[in-house]
Parts: sequence; C-alpha cells; structure tokens
Amino acid sequence: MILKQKFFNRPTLKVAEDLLGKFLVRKIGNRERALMITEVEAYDGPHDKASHAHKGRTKRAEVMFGEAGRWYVYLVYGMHYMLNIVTGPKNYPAAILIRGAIRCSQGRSLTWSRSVLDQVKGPGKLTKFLKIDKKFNGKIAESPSPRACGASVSRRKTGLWLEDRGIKINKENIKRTPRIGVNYAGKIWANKPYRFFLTIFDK
DNA sequence: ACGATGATGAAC
DNA sequence: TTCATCATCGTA
Repeated sequence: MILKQKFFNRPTLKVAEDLLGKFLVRKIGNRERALMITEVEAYDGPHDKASHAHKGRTKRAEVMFGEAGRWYVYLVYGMHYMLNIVTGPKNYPAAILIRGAIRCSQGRSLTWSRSVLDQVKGPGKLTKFLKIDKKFNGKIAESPSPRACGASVSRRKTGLWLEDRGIKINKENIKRTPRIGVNYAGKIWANKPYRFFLTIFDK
C-alpha cells in the first residue's frame, strides 16, 4: 500500500516512528529498488533550531512549509544529497530525514539480512545508492504508474515513493537518540531525541 | 582527525 | 559581492 498524504499529515514524531519498517521504493525505467527504512530523524516545527525552517521561509526551506507528502531534497557539504519527506499541516514546517535502510534478501518468506553489505547506512550513501538528487525536491512522493483513467496519461519512467508492505515493528525494537551532526543547534534542540532507529539492524 | 566541495543565507 | 557554515563520507 502506497503511503499517501494522510499518513504524512500527522505529528512529525509519530510519522517518524511509523516510517521504520516502511519501504522506500525507487523506480528507474523498469528497474525497481525497494529498501526497508531502519533509521530516520525528525525536524519538527519553526522553533527547532536544528531545522532549516528555523530561519523562516527561505527559498531552500520553503518545501518544508508546504503540504505533507512531498520530498525535500538538498545538498550538504557540497557533495551529498539528503532525502526528507515533508510532514504535518500546510504552513507548519517539518520533515523527516531518511538516514538508513536495508535491502531485503528475497527468500520464500520474508527474511532480512543483517549483513553490513545489505545496510545502506548514512543519508548521503542512501541517496547515492538510489540515484536521488535535487530533481525530486518538491515532488509528491508517488508511484510513476499511470492512474487508472483517460487516454492521455503520460507514463513516467522514474519515481520515488513510500510503501507499507505489512511489516509490523515491535516498539521494543525502536530506540531514540539525539540527532546526528546538529550540535550547532544549542543544547535544548541538539539533545532532543528525534532520531529513531531499529535496534535489530545494528547500533 | 581531516579534507573534499558547492549551495545557502546573512552581512556588508 | 564576499564569507562562514554545513542534517556527510572516505581515507588516514
């Protein structure tokens, strides 16, 4: 089931937690790559000093003020693209950074490899692996499949979206810590436990 | 521990 | 128009 705006238009911390175990799906031509999300960080509201939205409606952060369910993609350190999904109501700036995921070893039933080789760990490595760049910034997270309607539906060849594939995550397998690399945000905001990850896949 | 590498926002 | 800063990563 593809996650729609309704899923993202909820309190950001809740969405962040719920994104663990969901699938990030990237389609390029007829290739489709799906990763299960194992690590995220929330950037929540105009007062969050670690958030780009803290400086107001700048050109870069504008997407965060928009409707939920759109991608927010930007470049850091001159070389890494960060992938975020916008959450919460319009005019409330919030987004979730997708930091880590894992590849499914497709067996007869669902089995998950815990091998480091299957870990896609780190937000920069994740976007590189899935070939995600600024082109997705501001785009709605949706499947490229044509909608079931009229003749003039143009088939988009690529896409990036999120899916619920029925994995149930046990709450005891979720851990929270402060976010990575946001020490500039001051004690209060740098220490907020806004990073969520699945303990069963390391760390 | 540190350099790569370029967009961003703020100051001037 | 400059300048410092950065939601990172790979190599040392």
